[in-house]
Parts: sequence; structure tokens; C-alpha cells
Amino acid sequence: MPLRPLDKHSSVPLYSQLYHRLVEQITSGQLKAGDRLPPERELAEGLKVSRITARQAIDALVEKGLVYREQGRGTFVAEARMRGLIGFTSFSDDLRSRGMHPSSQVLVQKLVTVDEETQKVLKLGPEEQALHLVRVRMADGKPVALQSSYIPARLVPGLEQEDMRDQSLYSILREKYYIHPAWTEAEIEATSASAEEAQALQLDKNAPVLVVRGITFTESFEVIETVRTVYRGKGLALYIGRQRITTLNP
Amino acid sequence: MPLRPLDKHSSVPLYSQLYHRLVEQITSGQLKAGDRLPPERELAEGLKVSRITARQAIDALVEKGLVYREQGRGTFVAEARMRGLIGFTSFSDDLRSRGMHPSSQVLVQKLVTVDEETQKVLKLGPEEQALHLVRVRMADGKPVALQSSYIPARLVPGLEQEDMRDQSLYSILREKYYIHPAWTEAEIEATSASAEEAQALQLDKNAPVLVVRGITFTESFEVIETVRTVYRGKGLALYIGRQRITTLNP
DNA sequence: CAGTGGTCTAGACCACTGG
DNA sequence: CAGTGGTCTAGACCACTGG
Repeated sequence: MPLRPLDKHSSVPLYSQLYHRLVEQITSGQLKAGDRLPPERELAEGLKVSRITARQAIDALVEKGLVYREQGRGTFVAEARMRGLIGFTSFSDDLRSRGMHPSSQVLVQKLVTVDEETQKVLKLGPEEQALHLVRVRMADGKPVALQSSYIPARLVPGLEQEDMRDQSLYSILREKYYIHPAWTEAEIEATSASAEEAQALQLDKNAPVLVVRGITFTESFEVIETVRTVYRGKGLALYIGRQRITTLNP
Repeated sequence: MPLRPLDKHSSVPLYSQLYHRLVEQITSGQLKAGDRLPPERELAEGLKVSRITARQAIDALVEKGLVYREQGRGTFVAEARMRGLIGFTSFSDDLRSRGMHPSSQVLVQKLVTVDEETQKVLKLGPEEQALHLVRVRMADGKPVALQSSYIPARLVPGLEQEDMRDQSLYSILREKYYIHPAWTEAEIEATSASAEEAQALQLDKNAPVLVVRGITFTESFEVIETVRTVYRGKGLALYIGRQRITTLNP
């Protein structure tokens, strides 16, 4: 199945165009698990790009874990079950990828002055405000998590008036504010639900819950958000996705 | 601070040599947070490599989140607090990076025939055995997790006789069996400790615990291990490290 | 404007795989 | 052996930054 020619005059880089073509072929099933990708030289020649450009596209697929290379043999499509998104995705994206419908009940959505600790983490000036967002996150209408976020107000003017019930925060950040969350740093703890948490999540008091505390950053490590999420326990497994195991010695 | 010349005749690729030089400069503090790296062209010229080779080294630093690029400005060292290892690390590495001493009490370490489910996940033949490993993981001598792993016996001949008390499983896999864990797929759930778990972790029965179920793979997605870890809750936050937030549209 | 990273080319030689 | 990915070069032009 030959690929359509790439658009040489597009502002989208050639390697990026090729990357998306290949992602499409893999996710649509035209390229199946275990299939060999066309050799780099063939791909390059067929699309009239240099081999380095073709490799750059494949590098990105490898980094996402969609394919893997074997020297001397070729590049192969990873198994379907291993093709989930790597790393953290937004709550909404995660649910949708499992075929469920995400929604939110907004409890708090207003500009506030934050405590010293949060001020420091968000790198706010002494007078600067943050948008405080508290949402009960629901899957197919059932409450599964209680989420509290702080975002520097200067990054998101007007967000306090946005309807957040059916939209992902990340998609609003990307589409309306051109802010692209790229990194998160998080820690997870198991604990017992407080009275308020139990009520919001319709749990018994002291039921086990999962608390995730995180900070979200842009590619250049500007802080976008601090977030604390309380997930209901028992029966709700948080998918941590496919992760690279890392050492500093590759 | 000029870098020492690279070894052109080494079997270690030039980009990898340069990558490690730069990691060293960053972790040792010679390059501090916010510092600009030498421009790619300067780095290349100084070390007598092509700019593409220098870029390849920097690409790896960017992927690990040690540095970030800003077009037109330069490449900068990420903030210290943001420099933790990305993604999952082994239990032992994680503890050591926090300045604690990891050890294990081995409860089970023997070859077994596994149930059908595990057989399928590990891709074992009908007669094939797996090494079953159950360990109480300790931090500075205090039990923090109960971990049960299954590893295909064919991958690790003789591992049932290894002393696992003070060694990381991953380091044994790498050094003795040349098996390099590269990916993990995991899910996390909060629940209450069973009687056995409570006893092993010195907790009250029904205390909240964190259960992590995972599968470990090589770079080419061969299954190395299935693992279930029960972490004590309350007071022990599991650091999930710095993660890339991912979508398939970069 | 000079300096930076971002993209791209045409070509080379190597190491490894499998027939 | 032919075919594959792995590494590397010398060079080019672009877009963006900040003085």
C-alpha cells in the first residue's frame, strides 16, 4: 500500500507529515501488529525525501512505542495491546480511549489568592492570582474523582467564565490559550477518604482512595498547573499507561 | 569549560559519548539549571563532529528532560527539581535516588507452573515454567511493599539460586542475563490490605494500600515479567517521576 | 543584523540478520 | 550474499530571537 505523496510546500515538516501518515496506518489497522514497515530507504525513495527525514519520522514512532527496530531485520509494528498512549494523558482522553464518556461537575471556578506554598510552586508574584478549579470528574455519569487545580491567572484570562462541564482542561489550554502541557511530575498515595471526599465521590467514610498530586509543565518547564486528584479506590484501576523505564545510561 | 576530545575509535558511538559527557556536566553541577549549553555548531566544531551528531546527543537530553531547546535562543539546562528520572525506575534505584537504603526479604524464590492467565501474558509454552519471586521490599530496614513477580524461567536460568536480598532484580537482569527492561505497562488501584498483606507490611488489617500491577518488556516488547506490588499507604507517596504528557499529535 | 535551533539533502561506511 | 537498521559527514536554507 503506497503512501500518498507528501506536501513539499506545507509548513508542516516532511518528517511530521510522514509520522502522521504512519500513525494513521497503524491505528487504522492497515499496518497490523508484527508487520514490517517499509525499509527506510524504500520509504524515503517512494516519498522523495532523504533517508534521514524518513528516519526522523520513525524515531518518533519508536519513542511513542508504536514500532520497534531490530538491526538487520527491520522495523516492526508493536502489538496492539502495547500500543496504548505512553505516559500521562488527560482524564478525558483516558476515558475516551476506553470508550467511556467523560464529564465534570464544576464545584469551584474562580480567581483566588493562594497560599504561600502554591504561590511558590506556580511562581506567582505577590499580588498575582490563580484560577482555582474544583471538579467532580465523572465516567458515564458516575463520579470517579475529585480534582482541585490551580492555574496562574495570567496564563488563562477569561477561563473563569468557560463552560468546563464537557470540555477537557487540556484541550481548552491548547486550543484557546496555545498552552501545550508537555510534562507532569506526580506522586501517588493511598489513603482514606475524608468526609467531604467521601460525600463528593459517594463513598463510605474512610473508604480507600488514591490521591495523585501533580505539577504540569510546558516543554520548557514553565509551570501550568498544580493539581490534586482523589480517585475512588476498589474497582477503579488507574491506568498508568506504557512507560519507558529509564536510567541515565541508555 | 571545554569538553575533552571524543574517542573516534571507540565502539561507543560519538553521539553517545557526547551525551554522557553532557549528562555528567549537568549532574555534577558544572552546568547549572538555566545555563545555556554551547550552541550546536560550537559543540560540533570543538569536538570535531558534525552538527547532526551533536544534535543527536542533545536530542537524547531533551527526551530525558534534562535540557530544553528554545528556537533562536539556545538550549538550556532544566531546573534541578525537574531533573528526576523520567518514568518508572526500579524500586531500588528509586530509593537510592532519595538517599535511602533498599533491601529485600525473600519469601518465595522458586520455579513454578503458573495459571493460565499468567501463562498467556508471559507467552509460556504448555510445559514451560516461570520463576516466582515474592519479596518484602524495605527502605532503611522498614517494610514498605510486598512484591510478587513471575519471570519466564528460560530467560533467567539459575536465578532461583541468586541472593536477591541486596540486589535489584533489574540490575541482575541487565548484568547477568543481558536483558534490558525498557517498557512497563501498569495500573494502580487503592484498596484495603488483606490479612497476609497487613502482616507482611506491619499494618492494621483493612489499612489503605496501593496495588500496582505491571508487565515489563524489552525494547522490542518481549515480556520479561509480570509483577504485582502492594505498597503501604498513608505517609508513603509513590513518586511517579517526571512524565511526558502524550498525545499522538505532537 | 548575527546567532540560534529546525529542517532537509545526498551520500558514505558499519554491524547485524537470514537465506 | 543482499538487505536491513546504526552512525556519521559537510553542507544548505529556514524561522525565530534579541540587540
